[in-house]
Amino acid sequence: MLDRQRRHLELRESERDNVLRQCLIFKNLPPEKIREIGQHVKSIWFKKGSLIFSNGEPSDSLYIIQEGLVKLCNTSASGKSATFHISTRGDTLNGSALFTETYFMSAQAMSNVSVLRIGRDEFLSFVTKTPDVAIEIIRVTARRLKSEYERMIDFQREEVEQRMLRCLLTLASKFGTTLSLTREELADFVGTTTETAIRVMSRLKKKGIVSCSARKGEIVISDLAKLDILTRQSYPIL
Amino acid sequence: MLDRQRRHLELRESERDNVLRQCLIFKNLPPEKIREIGQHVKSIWFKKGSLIFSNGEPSDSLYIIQEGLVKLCNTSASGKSATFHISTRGDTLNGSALFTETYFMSAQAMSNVSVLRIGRDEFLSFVTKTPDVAIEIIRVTARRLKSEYERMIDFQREEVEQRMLRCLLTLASKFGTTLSLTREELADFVGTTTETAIRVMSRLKKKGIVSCSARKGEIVISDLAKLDILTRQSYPIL
DNA sequence: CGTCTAATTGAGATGTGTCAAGCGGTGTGG
DNA sequence: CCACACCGCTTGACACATCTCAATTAGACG
Repeated sequence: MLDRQRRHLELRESERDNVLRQCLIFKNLPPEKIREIGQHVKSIWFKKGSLIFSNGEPSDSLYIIQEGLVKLCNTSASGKSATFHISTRGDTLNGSALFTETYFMSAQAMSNVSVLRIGRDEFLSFVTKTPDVAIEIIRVTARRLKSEYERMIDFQREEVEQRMLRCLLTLASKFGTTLSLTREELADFVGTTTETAIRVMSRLKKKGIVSCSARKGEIVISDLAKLDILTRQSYPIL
Repeated sequence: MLDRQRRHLELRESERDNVLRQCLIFKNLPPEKIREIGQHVKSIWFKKGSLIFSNGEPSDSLYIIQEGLVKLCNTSASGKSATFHISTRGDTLNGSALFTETYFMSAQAMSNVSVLRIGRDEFLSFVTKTPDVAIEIIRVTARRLKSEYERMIDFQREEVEQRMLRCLLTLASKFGTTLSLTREELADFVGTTTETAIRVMSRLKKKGIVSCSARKGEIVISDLAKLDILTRQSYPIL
């Protein structure tokens, strides 16, 4: 009995360390460092639809997804919602907020979710005494910033169809060619309304890029290569 | 003669250190550390309109503005230009790009500009051996990310007038109530066309928020308080 | 005084948001 | 097992914000 319990515990610990190793900012750490930060980790469950934290709350924990999908989103001044990111296993949830007073987006569970939680102080002191991690955090944040600027210029200057193409490409590179999203969720991600998202998607269906599955809340990308080309093209050469 | 030269040199050095101290990521360093990084610095001039670097080039230098204005911008897939940021004394130019292969925006001198330049390798090795700076870089980058997300949701979900208000407020908090910008530059910053920018500005003029100066390329904010209120308002309480 | 560029204004085209209605699948309770 | 309600999806008509194109005016500068 005791033996079985111990084995169970070991399994949970190794699974926990696996998640930590998948997390970008811990990826290249030696095993003993992984175990060190692992000491401070607790595992928590959230059920589908619940909020893990809200925009503006004090950022007192680092969350890393162990299992499930989490939507990172926010609400505009006029009350419209927008999705910034959809996170999966190994992703931190607004990790940079730990270096800020408060979370600056909300995290909502899109499925039942299990996360690892590390207290703010434990995390910060670990970062402070582990320069490698600090450097890695800078790298990851810089890349994030880069891709957000790319997205921003799309929102400023491109039409919905172009944005849709790029969003689909982004999602496909993370989740593969079958996406479990409702049209509304997609619209929030692209920055448009449900209706327009639908209209654009049916245009793309005619062009043979996506094929609508019969099932609800599912999007299938049928021609990834074409999607890729259309997304990249269109720099008018001067 | 030698004496005068030496005094001149000392002046330049203390001026250089002053700029470094104004730079967010070096702000809290002890004087000897400032002097240490100062050793690796060279001062360079760029004339108005010239490109300091372009999007996509290898990021081989950290630039810090000593004097003048620099526009950080980029071009969308369909060839439209957008301004992300207008930088002044003490600001780094796309500093996070140093942790990435390439610059991810272009830097163009809006006036004659003098910058301090630090080689990539010198900067990175300084960061690596000075954990305080690394932490400070994380903080600064996290704040940047936060404000870019705020801007992004504006672009996704708000109309031009709302975006204009927020841009004016941002600019005013940095440059005061008199801005030296053409309508076109303003439009690029707000993410619209010159014509719409003009129309929106004349609406704001009627509301008494801005007052157009007779001179070209100048914008005067006459009622900062009102601007502030209008920008913050409009969260519909549920 | 003439030239050049920025600023302005107008008219028309168009992309997208809004509102309203209908369809189809899914789950629930009678 | 069927009827019903519910929710996501789809479509159409219309309104409206913004873009585009074109023409005019106003300042700055030599």
